[in-house]
Amino acid sequence: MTAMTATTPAFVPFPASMLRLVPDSLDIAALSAQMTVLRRRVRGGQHVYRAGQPFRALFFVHAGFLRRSVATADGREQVTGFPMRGELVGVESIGSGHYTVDVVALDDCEIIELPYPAVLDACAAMPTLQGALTQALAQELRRDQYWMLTLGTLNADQRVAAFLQDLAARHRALGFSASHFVLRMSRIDIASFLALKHETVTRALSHLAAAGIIAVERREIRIACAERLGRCAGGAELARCAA
Amino acid sequence: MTAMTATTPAFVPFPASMLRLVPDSLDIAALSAQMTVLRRRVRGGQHVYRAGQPFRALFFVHAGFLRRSVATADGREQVTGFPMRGELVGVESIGSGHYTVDVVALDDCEIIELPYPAVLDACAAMPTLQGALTQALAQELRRDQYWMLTLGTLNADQRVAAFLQDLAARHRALGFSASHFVLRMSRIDIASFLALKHETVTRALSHLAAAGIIAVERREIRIACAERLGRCAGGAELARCAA
DNA sequence: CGCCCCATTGAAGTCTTTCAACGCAGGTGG
DNA sequence: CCACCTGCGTTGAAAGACTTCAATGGGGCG
Repeated sequence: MTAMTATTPAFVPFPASMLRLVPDSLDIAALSAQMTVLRRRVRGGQHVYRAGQPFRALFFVHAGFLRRSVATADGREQVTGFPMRGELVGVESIGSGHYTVDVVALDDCEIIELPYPAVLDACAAMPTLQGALTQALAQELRRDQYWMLTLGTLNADQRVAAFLQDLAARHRALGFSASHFVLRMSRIDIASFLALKHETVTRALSHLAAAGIIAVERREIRIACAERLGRCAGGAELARCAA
Repeated sequence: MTAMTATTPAFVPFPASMLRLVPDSLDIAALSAQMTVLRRRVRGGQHVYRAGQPFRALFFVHAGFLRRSVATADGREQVTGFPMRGELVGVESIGSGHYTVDVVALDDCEIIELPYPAVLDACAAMPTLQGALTQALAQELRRDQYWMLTLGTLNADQRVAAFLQDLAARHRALGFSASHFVLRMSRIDIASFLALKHETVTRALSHLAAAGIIAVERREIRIACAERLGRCAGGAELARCAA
C-alpha cells in the first residue's frame, strides 16, 4: 500500500510545448505560470493513484496512455476510460476527499502533478483558468454521456467500431496517424470498457477485418476505410459489417 | 421550435428553505444573495431545454421530476438520468455553446433558472460558490461512472434492483418514504436508462415481486425488504432473485 | 365513449456469453 | 540457448440471457 507507485518525482519547469496539446481542456501553460508543478514518470503497469488514497492532486498527461477503472467491494470492475496525452486525470475525485477510481499506466507515461490546493489558488488568481477547469469537467461529463449512449444503443460490432473510431480521432488530434495505430490496452480492457466479454471483442474485430474495413494483427490496427467504419459505429452499415 | 417550452416565468425572491435540500450540491442560498434568479413552472411533458438550443442558464430543480436524454441524428436515444429536487441541471452543457441533451419534466416541476453569466459573476465574487459548482460537476461525473459500472457488470434483474435502490435512497434524502413511492417515468424510460427493453424491465420487476422483495402495481412501488433488494443490486442474491 | 399509450405476459428468435481448445509471444530459469 | 511457463488473442460449439413479435387488459384523456 505504497502512497504512489511511481518512479522518482522531480520538480521541473513547465514545458511550453504543452500549450497546443490542450485545445479545449485546461490551459496548463497559464497554470504553470501560477504554480510549481511536479513532473513524474510512471512505468507501464504502475498506478498513478488508487481508489481510496487521499485526494491531493490532479494529473495532466504529458505522454503515454492510461486506464481508468472503478471497482466494487464484491469484485466487480469497470473500465471507464483511457486517458491520453493532453487530458486531465483525477477530476472525478474532486470534493470526495479520496480518489474514487484507479488510474494505471498502460505504457511508460509522463505526467504532471498539480497539487489541488495550488490549483485552487491559481484558479482564484486567474478567472480564465477556473473557467477552463469547469469546462474540462463539463466536457468529461459529455463524453461519459456519449459512451452511455453508445453502450446503450449499439450492438457488439458497432461498439467496437465506435471505439476504434474514437481512438482514431484522438490519435489524429495529437498529430498521430488516425489510420494506423497500436492498441495500448488488452482485449480484456476494451471488453470491460464496452460492457462486453473479451472473446466478443475479438470476434467483432474479426468481423470488421473480414468486411475489409480494418486490418488487425494482435494490437496493431489499420483502418482501411474510415467512412465505412463510421457508418458501422453510427448504426447504418451494421448488417453488412456483421456479415 | 419555441425557445423554451415552459409556462410563464417570473422573477421571485429565492426560497430559503432550499438550503437544506442541497447538502453536497451547489450552495444555492448563497447564490441567491448574489444574483437575481428566475423561477419557472414546467408542466409534465414539457421541455426545460432541448439539445441544440443556445446555452444560457443552469437550472436548479426546486420541485418535480425530470428526464435527461441524449439523441443522435440517426434516431438513437438514451436516457442518461432522472434529476429531481435539489439537483442542478444543465451543467453538462457548460462550455459547449448550446445544450447537448434534452431535459423534460416528468410531472409538474418548479425550477430556478440561473443565467450562466450571472453564475460566473457570482462565482468570481464568491470563491466558495465556485468550489461548490466544481464539486457538483465532479459528483455528477462520479455518478455517471457508477452507472457505467452498474450497466457494465450487472444483469437485467440486478440493474432494475439497483435502479430501485437508487431511487429509494434519493427519496429518503429528500424526506420522502424510501419504501413506498411512485415511479414518475415509464417502463420505456427506465429501459432506456438501464440499456434494456421495456418488456425486460417489466419482467425484472415481476421477478423481484415474485421473490417477495418488492410489490409492484403499475407505477407504484413498495419495497418489502430493502436489505434483499440491496443484495440483488450488489450481485450476491442474484440467483434467488432471478428465480 | 372511444382511442391511444402504457404495462404485462408468452413464445420464438437472436445475440452474447460461457466453456473449451489452441497458437503465439515474451519472460524466466535451467 | 533453449525449454518452459504464463498471459493474451483467436476460434468453435453449446448454453443462456435478452430481445423481438404478438396478444391482451387497464387507465387516462379528448
